[in-house]
Amino acid sequence: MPSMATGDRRNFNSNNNINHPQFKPHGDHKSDFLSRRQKIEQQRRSLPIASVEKRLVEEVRKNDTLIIVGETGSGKTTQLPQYLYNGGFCHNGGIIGITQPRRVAAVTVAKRVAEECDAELGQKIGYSIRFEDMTSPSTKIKYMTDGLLLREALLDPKLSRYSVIVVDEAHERTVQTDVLLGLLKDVQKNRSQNSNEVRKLNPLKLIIMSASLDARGFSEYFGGAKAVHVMGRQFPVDILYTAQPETDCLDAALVTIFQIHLEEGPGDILVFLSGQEEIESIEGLVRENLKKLPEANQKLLIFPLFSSLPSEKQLKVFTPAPVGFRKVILATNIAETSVTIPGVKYVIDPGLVKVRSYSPDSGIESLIVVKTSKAQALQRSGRAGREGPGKCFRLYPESRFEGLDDSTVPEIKRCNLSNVILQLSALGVDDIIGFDFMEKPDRMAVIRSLELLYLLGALTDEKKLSDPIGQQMARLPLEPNDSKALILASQFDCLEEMLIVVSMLSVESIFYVPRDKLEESRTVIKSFSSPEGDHITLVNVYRASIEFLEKNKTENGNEKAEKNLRKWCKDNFINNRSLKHARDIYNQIRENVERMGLKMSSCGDDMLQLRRCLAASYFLNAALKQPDGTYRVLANGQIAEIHPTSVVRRSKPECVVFYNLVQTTRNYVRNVTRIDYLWLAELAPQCYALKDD
DNA sequence: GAGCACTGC
Repeated sequence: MPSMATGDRRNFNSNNNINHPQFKPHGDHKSDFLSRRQKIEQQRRSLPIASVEKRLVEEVRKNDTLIIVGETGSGKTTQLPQYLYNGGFCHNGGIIGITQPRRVAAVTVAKRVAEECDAELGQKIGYSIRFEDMTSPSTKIKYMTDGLLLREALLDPKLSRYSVIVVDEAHERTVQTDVLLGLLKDVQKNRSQNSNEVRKLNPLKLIIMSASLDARGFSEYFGGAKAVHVMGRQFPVDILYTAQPETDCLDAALVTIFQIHLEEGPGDILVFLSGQEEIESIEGLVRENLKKLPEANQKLLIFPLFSSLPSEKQLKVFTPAPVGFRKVILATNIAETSVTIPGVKYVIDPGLVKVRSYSPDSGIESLIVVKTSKAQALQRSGRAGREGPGKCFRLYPESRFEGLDDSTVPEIKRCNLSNVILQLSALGVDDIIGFDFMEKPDRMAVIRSLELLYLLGALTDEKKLSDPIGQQMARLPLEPNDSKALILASQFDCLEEMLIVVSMLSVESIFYVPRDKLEESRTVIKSFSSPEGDHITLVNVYRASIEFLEKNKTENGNEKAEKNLRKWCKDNFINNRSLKHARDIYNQIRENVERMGLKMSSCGDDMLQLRRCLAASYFLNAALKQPDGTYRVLANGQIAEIHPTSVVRRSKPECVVFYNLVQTTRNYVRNVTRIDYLWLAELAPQCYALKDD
């Protein structure tokens, strides 16, 4: 362990070539005397994008597709839609849609723009995200998630309500963005060709906004579309590199934290780490070393931040440090784009990130730590320059930066594609291999996903969407296998229970156990567990929470009941946020299946029905115990163990179905339920026909 | 007997 007290330190080389553009700070003290409206107007006019308003509107008028490259702080997301509205792009009754990869962004930006326009949110300016529609017939500027626009396209394939669609943050290249880009390209072509339709549609104006410096990829994809650059506004960030490569990243991060704390001026420190485990161990180390310092130097507050952290703990990072104190935030990638923490002046970037990888051959998902891309390193360092000049300490030599990939591999090249294919089939795209993706997904991954959809009955022999199964599956906002499970559940008379199962499985980690309460948690969690498996255990948790909530509502009213539920969750080591999310999903899906005409039914406590239905639905995830106690996945021969958190880990049933297979230190199947081997041949003959001996 | 970046419908 490093001995902080003895002055272990790192030498950093500064290089200002890779600096951010320098601009003057935008604080204006005169504005204290102005009204809020005047202030807003003044801020709007001072944005870098304001000087090119006329030109941008003109370019959109002249070009059906335009690429806008705008760096952080340019104001493109809030201003451009307003310019277009004022420029008359809604005159023919069409509306302006702006897509965002994240829900919070859609909501906060819409609120801001409504304020700027002095409009009530949901009227002229609105937003629409899953579970929440804040739009009305009078909405002209609509912010939404890109996933939601894809869903809308299922109902209105020409997106006829829209005169302009702006795809924001396109450089992030999420699966949804990539699918959307392909779809929009198609829609645009169709809308300008089909002039003989009864109601002629105006051509669709398309604007792709990206923060990456490389607009060429987008421009080429859209047939040489014009690209314009808009200045950003960021404070300068000094980039510093270590002189030598680091062998131990955690140690280097630790040393750098203290180096900044002891030698640099006021300002909080943001450290990018790969995951919860790393964060928790470095948290301990910082605390330990802090105690060794003279008391005057101990004024450092530590805040962990990762997505599965309960929200009340997450919110703590936003409280400013008391005078004389410095905050150090130990965060995952969540702090890269999703969460912006005020007060950060120093960023420590070890240059690593944990990413999901997916092997189409084995169907195994794993999380691996890889080097960041250049774009990602730039994004991270930018977090130091939001409120004033900052410094970014990269824990690797400058020569290594040059060797990094320019940008992160688009998600579509490293994920399971069955949902993408199902959605596109529902949009009438039958030839997935030939679909004009900006970046083609792996051919093998496409074939595997087609096979899966075929085995689930969603696709016909001709690779067309089947009716009604495929149609119904495409309408549900779930993974294809989960949608199929619901459709079958209505035949197995356990739809109610399966709704709970898929809702609970759709959210991240229902249980949250702090490190120091491991023992205590075991007995508590055990009270929910079913010997038959994890699926039924999840049903028990959900039912218990609903029962608690309903009982409390009648006794104490809604508000008090929600508060009591939070306490109940804490006592039972359940993540309240995840449970709430599961409840939202449950309600949404329930409405969906009812509207689809599926027969609502409950098996009560007859969980045999539910287990049979699980076998019939997740037959590709069936595994058989081997003599050595490991399990063999019947469909592909993969060997795995039951995850230690599973309730059937000890009882080791002969035959199981599982929800997912993940690779960590070993191959593990998670969310496992005991089934009867003979059910497979009976319920999934397309896969497990019995041999005629 | 282990440990799961982040989104989205």
